[in-house]
Amino acid sequence: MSKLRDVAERAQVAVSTVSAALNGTRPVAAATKRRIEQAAAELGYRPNLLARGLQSKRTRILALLFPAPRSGFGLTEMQFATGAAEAASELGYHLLLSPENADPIEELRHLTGLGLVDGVLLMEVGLDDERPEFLSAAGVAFSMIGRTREPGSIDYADIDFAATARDAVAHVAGLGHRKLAFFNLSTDTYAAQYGPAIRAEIEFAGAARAAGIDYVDDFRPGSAEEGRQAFEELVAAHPDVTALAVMDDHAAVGVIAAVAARGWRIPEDLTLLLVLSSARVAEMFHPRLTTLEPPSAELGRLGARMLIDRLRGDAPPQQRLVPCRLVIGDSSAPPREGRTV
Amino acid sequence: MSKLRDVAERAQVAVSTVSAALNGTRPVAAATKRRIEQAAAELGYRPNLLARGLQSKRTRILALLFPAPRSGFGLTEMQFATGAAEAASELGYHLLLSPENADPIEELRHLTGLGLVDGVLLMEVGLDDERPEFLSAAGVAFSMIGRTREPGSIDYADIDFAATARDAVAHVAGLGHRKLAFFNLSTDTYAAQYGPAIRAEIEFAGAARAAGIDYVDDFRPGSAEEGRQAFEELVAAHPDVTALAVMDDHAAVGVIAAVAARGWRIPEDLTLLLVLSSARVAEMFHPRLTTLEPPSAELGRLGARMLIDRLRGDAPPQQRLVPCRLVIGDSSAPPREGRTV
DNA sequence: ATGAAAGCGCTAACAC
DNA sequence: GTGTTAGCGCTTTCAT
Repeated sequence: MSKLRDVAERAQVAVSTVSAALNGTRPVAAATKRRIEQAAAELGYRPNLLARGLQSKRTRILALLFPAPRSGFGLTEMQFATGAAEAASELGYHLLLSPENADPIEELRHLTGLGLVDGVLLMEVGLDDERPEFLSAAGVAFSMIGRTREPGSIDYADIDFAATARDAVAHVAGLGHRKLAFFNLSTDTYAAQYGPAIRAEIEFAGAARAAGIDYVDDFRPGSAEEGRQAFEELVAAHPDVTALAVMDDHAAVGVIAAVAARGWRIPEDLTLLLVLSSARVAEMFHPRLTTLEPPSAELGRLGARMLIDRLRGDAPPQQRLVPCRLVIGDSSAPPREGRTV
Repeated sequence: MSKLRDVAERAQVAVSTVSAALNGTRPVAAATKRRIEQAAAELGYRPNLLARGLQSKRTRILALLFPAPRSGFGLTEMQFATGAAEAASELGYHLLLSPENADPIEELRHLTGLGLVDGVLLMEVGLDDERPEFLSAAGVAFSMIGRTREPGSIDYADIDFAATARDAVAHVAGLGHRKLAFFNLSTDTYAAQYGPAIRAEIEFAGAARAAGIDYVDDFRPGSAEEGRQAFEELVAAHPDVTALAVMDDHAAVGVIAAVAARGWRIPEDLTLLLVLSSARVAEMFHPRLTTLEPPSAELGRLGARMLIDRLRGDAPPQQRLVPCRLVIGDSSAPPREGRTV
């Protein structure tokens, strides 16, 4: 690989001039600059990132802290990663995929001590996550996909649950439904204070209230079987429910089976919405489900961009909320009068 | 961050001794070594990877070349990445997620010119992929997940299509089926010479022949609608088919709808297998489909390990084939006598 | 506007 | 077994 000195020799100038010309660090005569650029092109010169980083203390590498795949892990998480990698790449940065082990704080301490990364991108941020605090204290730049309970003035990109719930409720209310039920993520996930589970539950209740339609929640099925069961309980307790929003896609499988088992049909007898699941998953169902698709790639992109802005010292920390996209499928329709339980 | 010199001062030795003690590069007296280790621990010393890499020409960073998400992109690709990242991490390496743009070769030239990575991990390798050749010529270490038509003596980990097909055929033949049909990936994917599409088609035909059961292929539905259609055509032309293996999960959705539309049931009237789709996707179906689940994370792991072995100069290039795992669901059963078309 | 030279933190000869 | 020293390729003063 040719180096700065080779370019300097070929262009008949000093290395520092080449460095300046290529980085725009200081004024260089137009003619000189052209000579240098040509020499660099001819030699196929590529700056050595290690040497540059060693000197400048900036590697232009970002780390994406990747949690150990939990169940229910899927496209969404992957899209965070690819979105972030793309945005980083466009801005001249690289993305390191850093799997998180049992002790995330120790992992962070290790990773940031290496001098390898300029900043850290956190995903799967819990409401009481301790990582942000650690990073702040350590003086490491970071941004989050998701957010803690009280994120304060920190860079983050998260789903706009309020808008998402509003859109979902408006959709079913607009179809004429008067009573909506909500199935959250599994009990375990909810108990673990997983942000989306908590926030979606709050916002759906609020949106239903604001729209003036009846609302039931308190169901947290995490599997097909639990979904089936929850649906039976729901119908028994609230036979007048005509629309249902489900967070967990396995639970949705159970709901659909239960609906079919009682001879009901979707969407005639029940409007079914999948919340926070990708359209690709929704297409696996028959009929194709109406979905509130999370803007995963966009969040990944935003997270990376924010972090890079922070490193460049540009603006103050940003907080960005992006709503899910309502993708209307074949599972929503006006309620049918006189459905028999 | 404390550096080598700080440790040296605190332990009252020369920097080179510290380096040697910490890296085991040359013999160090036990007592000295202990002093050094203690000093390092007290200072929370972390080696600067950039400095080390600049000097040693080895960064212990691997790049995973990540193709632009095509449709049908999902869990599998993500598991390559996480598997590779985990394996790398366990062996003291880091994994850079490098999104590929329109010109993969140029991308590679750029990436490898930076001096940032020791080697490259290729995924989504096409039968006529030009990247391996480029990397070989450039003298860059690499390994592949998947393989070209004639990979030769190159490190790769791929699905064992022969074993997978054999297992699938054995499963349906064992249930008593006498005629199996095969739906490949979409026509486009097949035309693009996507390895799995080509190899699976060949091996299923071969396995059926070897097992002595009748076999039909030549269907390549890439969507639910195409799946429905293909199934209708299949039944019209081959009413005696009782088992079907499908590669594309959207096509499977169409097949299931078509089966239901004619009043048939799975598995009573048709045994349905999903090939190369994750068990998580198979669970989205009702009934839960029998699946041949690709060993994605394992392939990612193997790919990373092979590459690291290569970098360490240990063994000769390895070729590893891993069969899919047969996960038996509720969609396979013995054929029913006297099914009416 | 350009050049010379001093490191960034580490490894690896080479001496002793 | 341990110390001294010369770089790795780059950025960045400081001269000129």
